[in-house]
Amino acid sequence: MDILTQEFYARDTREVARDLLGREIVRVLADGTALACRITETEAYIGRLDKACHAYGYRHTPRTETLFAPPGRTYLYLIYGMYHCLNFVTEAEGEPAAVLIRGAVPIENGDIIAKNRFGCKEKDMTPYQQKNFLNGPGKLCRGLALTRAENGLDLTQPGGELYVRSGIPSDPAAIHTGKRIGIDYAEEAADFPWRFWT
DNA sequence: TTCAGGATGTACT
DNA sequence: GTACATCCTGAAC
Repeated sequence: MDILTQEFYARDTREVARDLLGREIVRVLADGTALACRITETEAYIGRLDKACHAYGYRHTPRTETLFAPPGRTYLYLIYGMYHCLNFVTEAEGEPAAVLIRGAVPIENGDIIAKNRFGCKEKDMTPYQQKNFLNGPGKLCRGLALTRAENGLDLTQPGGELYVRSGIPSDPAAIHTGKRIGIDYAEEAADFPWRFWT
């Protein structure tokens, strides 16, 4: 299965966000075990013009440095003191932009993902847990064991600890579009229809 | 089924 | 000191 290349990420962030739906995140643990899930929900953040982006107006801070990195890197940060958010850096190096991965469904080693999330096997999850498995950025990172330690990783490196397979891109006709979540403070940017899901 | 509130720590003002 | 690209719990309905 092909790994998405740097060219895939080096496009308009909204285009990348749409194109990531249906693709497969592969998380390789230290012991070699590969966890995998299919992307179902994304959001675009573009520092050039987006008040909701941490690097709005090309603002450099220690946290946002990786947003300026070459496309195809991870941007992982801690939010609300206890959760992490996984993003993929997009556009040209020096353009701070990224796609937030908001949701996914497990496709490989679901038992280990379930253990990370709930401390049980996938088949022992309650219906409520099944419905709330990886349907949020913090939940996804918990399930895939991703933290700030994985910030700045190169996603295009074969044999790396994190990469994205081509998978089966979602049918454009099946993609929903809407406002992004949790950015009410961002004034006009709060209404940008930059959230995509299937 | 929905909703309010709290957890928790880092970045930035 | 304040805000934050969130999630879980428990209570009310």
